[in-house]
Amino acid sequence: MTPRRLARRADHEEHTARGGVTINDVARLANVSKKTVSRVINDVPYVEARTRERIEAVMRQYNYVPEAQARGLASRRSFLVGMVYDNPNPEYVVSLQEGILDGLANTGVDLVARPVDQSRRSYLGEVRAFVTRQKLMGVILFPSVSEDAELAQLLSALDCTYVRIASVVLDEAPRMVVTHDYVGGRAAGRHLVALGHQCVGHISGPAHFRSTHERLRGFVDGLAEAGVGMATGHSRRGEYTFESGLACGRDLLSERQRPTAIFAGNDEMALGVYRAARELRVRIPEDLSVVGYDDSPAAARVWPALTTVRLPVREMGRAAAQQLLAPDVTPGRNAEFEPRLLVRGSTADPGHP
Amino acid sequence: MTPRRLARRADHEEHTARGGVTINDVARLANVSKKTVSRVINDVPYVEARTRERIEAVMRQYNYVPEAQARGLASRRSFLVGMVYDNPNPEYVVSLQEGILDGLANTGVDLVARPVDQSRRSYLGEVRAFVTRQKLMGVILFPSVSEDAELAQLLSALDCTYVRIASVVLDEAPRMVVTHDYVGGRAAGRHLVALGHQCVGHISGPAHFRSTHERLRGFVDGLAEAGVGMATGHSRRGEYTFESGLACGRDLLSERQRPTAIFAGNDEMALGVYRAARELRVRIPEDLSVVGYDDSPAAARVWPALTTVRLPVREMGRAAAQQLLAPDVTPGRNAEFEPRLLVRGSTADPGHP
DNA sequence: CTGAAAGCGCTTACAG
DNA sequence: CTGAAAGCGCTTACAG
Repeated sequence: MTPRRLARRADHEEHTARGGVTINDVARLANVSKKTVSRVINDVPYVEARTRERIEAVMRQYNYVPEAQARGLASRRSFLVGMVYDNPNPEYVVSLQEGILDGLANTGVDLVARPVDQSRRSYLGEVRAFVTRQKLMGVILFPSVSEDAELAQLLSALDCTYVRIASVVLDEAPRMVVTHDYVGGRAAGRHLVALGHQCVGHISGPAHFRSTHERLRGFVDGLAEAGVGMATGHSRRGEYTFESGLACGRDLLSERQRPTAIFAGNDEMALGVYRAARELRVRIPEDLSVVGYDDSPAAARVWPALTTVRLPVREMGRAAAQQLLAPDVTPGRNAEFEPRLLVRGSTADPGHP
Repeated sequence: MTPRRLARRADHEEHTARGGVTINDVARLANVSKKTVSRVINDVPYVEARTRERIEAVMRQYNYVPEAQARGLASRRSFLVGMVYDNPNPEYVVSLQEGILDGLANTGVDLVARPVDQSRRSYLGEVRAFVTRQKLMGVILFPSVSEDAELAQLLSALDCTYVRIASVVLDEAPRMVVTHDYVGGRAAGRHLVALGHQCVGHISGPAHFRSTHERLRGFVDGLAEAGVGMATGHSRRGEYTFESGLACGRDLLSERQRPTAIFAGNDEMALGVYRAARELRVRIPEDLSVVGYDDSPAAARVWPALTTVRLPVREMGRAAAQQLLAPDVTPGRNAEFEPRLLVRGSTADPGHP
């Protein structure tokens, strides 16, 4: 390292450590008032090009980064967005999180994570404290907290913008990202009847998820279009967990009239059905077709690969973030996402000997 | 709703919306100076019990929550911790995240998520901007960014506390959470030789992960204790992905001297081996034993259930957070975590006919 | 045990 | 196109 580089480095570090460069330093070094520096920070027009360049050069040279806390305090806002979730599916959470961060990229806004437990009665108070404490500029609600009307009301009262990600429209357009699980369920139903299945079963999620009902409703309609109905006793309530899928799968496969196909409300439960089928020596897809929902990584890794319904989760996250930052675009239109059926090896026609 | 309750509600909302109650309001209402309120907020002793109670009552009544931005600006710190990660495993990320939040619970400190891409040359600059902008009180580094010495150096220069989660000791004790992957690898090796395997294969992770080397080193030592060596050509470099596990699995199972057992560097790759075995009509565990690493959810769902090595990931996250908040505990001792071998259905003795 | 003054690093009106 | 003054909601020294 040459002496010059060493000197540079020392100079540089002196300003980065311990508090670092402030707007006052930049103003002094660029020979302007701090108000003008502020204009450059905030991309306000009407700063002479040469002045702007001079200021930007100083900022770059000293690695100046305006402090979010100070900006926020002065302007009565913040540069923080929150994600509030109680979703048990890690892949879903991470994908959504990544999508949100995509949407937040290069905006200087960062993302604060807040898992909650809706069953605790203090949960609304906790969210309130969280939002107030960090003065969040907005919050993105994942299913199923996104479906809580009380929470939405609280956020409105706190004057905190929010976007709800849910399977049905629950709010005004700028506050919604809709996933249309009905469509996904219907696609599953259509697929199975198209293969020729007449005797089908379903394992649903917990009752307090909207997606549970949407997926089932779509599925039933998809079957009905072809004149197929679901026998009473061929519908089971699961919990979106592997274990519940296993238990319900055992149940369904032990019925006197065994279904030739099962649509599980999510992939976790579908894999439970796989296990049940193996126990009972029921072959997939020869004796039983299985359809899941979510396209989790495991869906592609099991054998046979699971036919499932995919949601563009990451894109949904990005849309939610963009809507939060600019809620004023195209009023009246929701950010809508249609799921897509991925046909893989777990479904086949029932005529299979 | 009675008139009185309505009045309460209106009063209450007037103060929560639009900026809400400030320290000045509380001071006025409790008839003290704001400095005294500040003492209560910060749990400073030597406030008369009755004064304290009066202040706390007012705070509760008006839902007062001190603003992190203002506190941070005044005290030159912040109430934000960052997690910087480039780990491709969603379950790992979410579990660690949850653990960190466990450790942060009720401290008034929140967690900001920052995924990065080490391969981008701007990545250090991005982290610098992130840390400076939000004036983070500390940062938790996940593997493999945790292994980047340059990053650690940058954070030191920025005067930003950090904790590195890694499979080997890379830093002073208060800055480390160590997972001892060597021990996990050794357990896998011991298990296989104990079953009687003599001809074993290994699929490693990418070279730039420390865990890759630690797991392999431990595995080789575990075998060596029983006098078993790994044949040249029985070790493959994977990428911690399903596809690489599949490719390497095909390779290994096509060797003239086929291994009777394979230790994959993680579960994803182990599932790739499952697929390869199925293609080649190699039965697990009759013809081939497989051991993974991580205990991902899928490991318990596949058939046969995968023998794997589990790390207490959530506890690790909690430890990291606690160390960040109170680095001054028991100097000289690392937060250390030992992995545990979970024996399931994918391993058996090689004598199986 | 309690308080008055100054200041954290910015932005907001308001001028010019 | 640019700037001087005041203030955001707290805490930090410093007194008493």
